[in-house]
Amino acid sequence: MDASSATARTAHVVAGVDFGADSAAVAQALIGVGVWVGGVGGRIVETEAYDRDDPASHSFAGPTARNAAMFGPPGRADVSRSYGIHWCLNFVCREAGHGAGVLIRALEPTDGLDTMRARRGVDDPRLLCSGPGRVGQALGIDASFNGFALDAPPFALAPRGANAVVLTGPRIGISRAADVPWRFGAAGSRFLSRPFR
DNA sequence: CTTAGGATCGCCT
DNA sequence: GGCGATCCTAAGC
Repeated sequence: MDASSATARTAHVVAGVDFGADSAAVAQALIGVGVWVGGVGGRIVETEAYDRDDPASHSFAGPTARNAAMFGPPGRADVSRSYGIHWCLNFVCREAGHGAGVLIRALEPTDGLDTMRARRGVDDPRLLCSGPGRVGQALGIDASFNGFALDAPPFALAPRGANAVVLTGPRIGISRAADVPWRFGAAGSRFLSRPFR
């Protein structure tokens, strides 16, 4: 690293994850990492990577008011609407202005289960955070969380413990670039939105 | 267990 | 005017 160079980037390391890296590497590194919002959360078991030159990404068409956080500095939150109804939580990657991120698709809930149940209206732990829309609802995410740093309240991240066994597969629910294997998941987890094969 | 349809909003062509 | 990084419910086999 060359700190005197104009192109040198800050490490942006949170919970052992270098958010300055490319989105696929970050998505893989996030499996097993703990995430909490206001004390409610758990262990990340499923992610998907998105990048600027990626027809499936919300950042593909360039910066807009809506995806501004995605083009901000890495290590922050980006919140987007899905199908006009759900809030999806992304973690920004690369460097400011690039427009890359990782979609948090599923958690294994460990803390604040009762809060999640109240927000989600279901009891089964497997249905609390198993899908991007469910994660957003269970954690109480909305557009006001755009641009929040991941290493400051209400957010908190914790490094993963033992090295997780990470599975890879095609991303879900998209029509463009559907063959790119940028979906990652914790092997054997019962909290995936859908199984890997 | 699989399939189908509706809800609902911002940005695109 | 159409579509999407989804979820839920209901109905059919």
